Amino acid sequence: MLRIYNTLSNTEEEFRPIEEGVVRFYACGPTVYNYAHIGNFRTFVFQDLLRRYLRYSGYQVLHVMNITDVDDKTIQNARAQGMSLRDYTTRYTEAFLEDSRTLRIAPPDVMPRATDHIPEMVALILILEEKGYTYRKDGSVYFNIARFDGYGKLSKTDFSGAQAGASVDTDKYDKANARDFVLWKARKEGEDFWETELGPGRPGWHIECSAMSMKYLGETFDIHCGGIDLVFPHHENEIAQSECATGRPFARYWVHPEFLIVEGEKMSKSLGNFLTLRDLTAQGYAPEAIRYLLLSVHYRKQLNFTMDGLHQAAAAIDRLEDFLLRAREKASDEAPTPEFKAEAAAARVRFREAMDSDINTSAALAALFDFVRAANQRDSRGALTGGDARLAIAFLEEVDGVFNILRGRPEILDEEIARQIEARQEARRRRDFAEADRIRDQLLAEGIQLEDTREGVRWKRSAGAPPVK
RNA sequence: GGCGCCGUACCCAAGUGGCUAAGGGAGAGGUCUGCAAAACCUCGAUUCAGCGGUUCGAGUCCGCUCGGCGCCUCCA
Repeated sequence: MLRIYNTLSNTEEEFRPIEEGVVRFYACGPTVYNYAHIGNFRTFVFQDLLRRYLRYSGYQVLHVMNITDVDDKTIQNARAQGMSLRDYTTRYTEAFLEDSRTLRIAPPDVMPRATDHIPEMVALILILEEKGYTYRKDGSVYFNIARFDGYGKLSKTDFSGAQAGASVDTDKYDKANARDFVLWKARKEGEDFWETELGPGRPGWHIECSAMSMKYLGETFDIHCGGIDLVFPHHENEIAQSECATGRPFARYWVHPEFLIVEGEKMSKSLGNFLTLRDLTAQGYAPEAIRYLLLSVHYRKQLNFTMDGLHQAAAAIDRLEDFLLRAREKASDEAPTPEFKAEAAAARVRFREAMDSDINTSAALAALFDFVRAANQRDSRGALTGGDARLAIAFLEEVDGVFNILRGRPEILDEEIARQIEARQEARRRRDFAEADRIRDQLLAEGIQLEDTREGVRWKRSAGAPPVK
């Protein structure tokens, strides 16, 4: 059974969904004001992994991820580009989906946009208003945190004392208490707005997630996942709004992946280490390697993203790919040997135990690599049968259903390349090694790597990492 | 200033009280090869930033010190 760390309790808990066999999963998605960066994708790749592992574990998963398409940045950027908010955010939503595909992230089952749910948000605010949790000021509606006893339970912050009058934002909207947050922002000149029962304006940031998660998943659902930075204030505020509106618990398990830093430093535009996925793929880094690197470190640990790490990740994937390549040549329909079957079963147990302990990906991958080594050892002493090879492939593919880092079925060899390989073989038979080596080098330059084995020549695409500079 | 995380071999990284401290990368040696590359195998920390403490027993718990990072601003 899966045990997962719950920010609400600050402990690892056994995961038991509300409805047996079904997981209702809400993931905080991107604000579509620009291309998502590699740090954003750490979180999204983790969400994808979690969802895949839940499915692997036999759950039916209903995965909802919001698109935040209205906030200060989207409005500002759209205006700067002379575009409508809708057109602007659509462009970056599509870019986000394209990047997600590149990283082999499965699309969520439902992907609601905030601006398509204005009525739901207004309705929620009206309920809060009716129940006395809000106040109005200059056309805006605020949530009064003093009315909610549970405020601070997620971030473990005590707000009951004197209201820290000193610090805190001015936020352009006046609030009674500095920590009170806006549910509905009054219309401002030149900004997008909606004409609603609350008056003209636009939603505050937090209300969308409450409205949309509850619409698609119910008042109480199983998992709410988002970056660690969202714990406060975003998720704290979501809890306040939702629980005050419904009188019921909101999400049951709060899962927060840690931040990513780049080359040892916080990623920021001013440091010049701000990386988008597109920057990396443009430099020739393989998406699989990026995904592997993002997943290979435990999600609650800060991940230092480096170019060296990317090369190491590519090499690790190659180790698995190369094994698969050989196994596929060998695989047959015969039954696997009992010993090897036991080996695979043990590896599967290790893999599941690792993933069950708070998604320990490092340990899970170790189980996989140990299995590959065991298979290789067998092979090197001539004891890996065709059936064993087939079993090994099946196990790797099973695990890859969760990690999704392998390239899949081998490609068909280009006819021209096949002709050159044959020409090289002919040269080797003539013992014209100069010519053979010339062809081999030429193919390598084209990204085709040849290996001479006892059984003949084998080819593969050379490693996904870019050539060493 | 307040709060929190981290410091395990050359690099990345599991392990959170008890068999010989996972795994990957790099490196070295070997096998194979016409050769080189590739591939495969083997090797690799008497030791877990430092010091002190608790314990029969600590990388794992507690305290202090040093070092790195993050949050406290509508940042994943």
